[in-house]
Order: sequence, then structure tokens, then C-alpha cells
Amino acid sequence: MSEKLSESLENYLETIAFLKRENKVARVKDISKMLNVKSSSVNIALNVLMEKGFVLHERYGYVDLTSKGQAVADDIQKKEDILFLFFHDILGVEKEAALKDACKIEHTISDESLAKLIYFVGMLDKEPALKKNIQKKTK
Amino acid sequence: MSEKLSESLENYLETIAFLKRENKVARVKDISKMLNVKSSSVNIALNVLMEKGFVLHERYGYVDLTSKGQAVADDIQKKEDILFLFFHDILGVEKEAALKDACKIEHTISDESLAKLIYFVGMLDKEPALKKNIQKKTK
DNA sequence: AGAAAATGTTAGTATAGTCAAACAAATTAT
DNA sequence: ATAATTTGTTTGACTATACTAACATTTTCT
Repeated sequence: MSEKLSESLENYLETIAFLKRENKVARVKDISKMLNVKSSSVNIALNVLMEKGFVLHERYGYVDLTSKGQAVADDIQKKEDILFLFFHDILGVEKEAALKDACKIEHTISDESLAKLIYFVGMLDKEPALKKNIQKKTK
Repeated sequence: MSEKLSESLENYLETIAFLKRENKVARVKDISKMLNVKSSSVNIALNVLMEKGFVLHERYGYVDLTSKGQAVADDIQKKEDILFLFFHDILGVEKEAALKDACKIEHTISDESLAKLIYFVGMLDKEPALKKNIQKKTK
């Protein structure tokens, strides 16, 4: 099946996807800035990701995602979103901490726990009274 | 302040604490077995942890925790317990996956999110009806 | 006690990820 | 158009973590 990427490599994919969304294109320098790593590190990571078929990158050119890379990025983003929603909107964790936690957990959470969490959050949206009750009690 | 340990080193401390609880003593071989690493790796980790003041270890002897090491182990165990409780008892995730997730997240979750989660789980214990309702709906 | 087995340690190697510094190419400004 | 600046790449080094294989010590059997 799809080989498991390291947290670091997943973060590169996520960042490239983000930059493409924001700026239409992703450049080494912007990836470097966003991830707080040197551009030499970006280059090395890009070569690995290219090797594995997740990104496209011509020397001195823009960085792009293959559909495989985009799929992974989307998947991780989905995890981040649900985790952020849970920590921030349900538990009332501050934005910064909620995001930080989501960004770590997104790389390790199991499919099963993710599914349950999605179900839980979705269920609360269909039960506004229950959701309000939780939010009031966790305030 | 208390220096931040790597996930790997935290796992060693946790394992040593577990073995002491189970067997009264912790030996290199048992740590090695539990963590699925070679005993040479255990040795290296123990030297680092000794250096940093978290464990005591005489050559060819038992491994012990300093009070500083025990405190870290206790702290992590507390996180694991609450995370497991949340995933397993509240969300209904299977034991194995719930534990696996708890064991990863325990190393990265922020104090704030942890506090909110503790509060949430504790609140549910004081609101059995609410808890039942959630458990029923996430079943 | 001495041999055999189990356990622990050391030394050398590998991999992943990072950095700094030197270098190359592309872009911008004059 | 060419010099200056910015951006991208390569190389070599370092850290953390793990492994294998050789070796040392301790424990267990007989």
C-alpha cells in the first residue's frame, strides 16, 4: 500500500499544498520560511519526495504536488481540521494551542480514532443542545 | 526549567516505571523487550538519561529512576490514562487503537489541551446522563 | 569450581533530518 | 546589458536513534 511518510515529509507536503492554495505556486524559499528550516533542508526533502512520487520539482523552478502528493496533503489537512475543531470549538482550547496540537496529532492518530472523532463532532452538530451543554460545561 | 525529553527517551522512562511497578525492578533486557529495541540501544539511552539525571544504573545492575525521572514517568502516565479514557470509554475506540493513540499523543499534547480534556472527562463523570447520551450516540 | 547460558556493554555502522558555507542560476535594478 | 540581489543547490558535518557483532560479566547448571 501507500508507504508511510515521516512526520517531517508529511509537513512538507502539507506546506506545499497550503502555499499552492494561497499563492497558486510553491517555492523553496516559502516552504523554508513556513517550516522554519533552511532551504538546503527543503531541497533534500524535495528530492526524497520526488523520488517517492509525491512532488514535482524542476531545478530552480516551482514545486508542485503529484495527485498522490495532493491526496496525502488533503488527507492530513482533513485530520488537522477535525482535530482543531475538536480542541478549539468543543473543548475550548485557545486557537494557538489547539492548532499546535492538531498539527502534531494529525500525523499519528489512527484511522479508527479519527473516524470516531469525526462521528462525535458530526453528531454534536446534529444535536445542538448536547453541544451547547458540553460547551457550557467545559467553559 | 526541566529540559524537554524526546519521545524516545520519555518512552524509556515510562517503561522503566512500568517494570518497577510490575516486577519491583527494571532490567535492561526487559526494557529492550518491551520497547522492541536491542539492548545496546537501551544502554545508550540509559547513559543519556543518567547523564541528564533521570535514571540510576550501575553496570550490570538494575535500572532505577531518580525522583526527577519518576516524576516525568508519572506525568506521562497520567496523560496516557486520560487520553486512553477519552478514546476508549468516551469515543468507543477499541482498546488497542485507543492505547496506541494515547501512547503517541501523550508526548506532544499541550498542557492546555490536556487540562481541557481532563476537565471534559471529569465533567462527564459528574453528568452521567450526558455521558450516557454521548456514548449512545457515538456507539 | 568450572562450563554453559543468559544478560549487559562497547564499538562501529546506518539512516533521517537538520545546518552552514560555498557555489550556481535567476531576477531585479540601474 | 551588466551588476547587485535574491533564490536555489550542493557538499560536508552533526545529532539522535537504532542496529550488528564482538566482547565482558553474571547467573545457572552440573
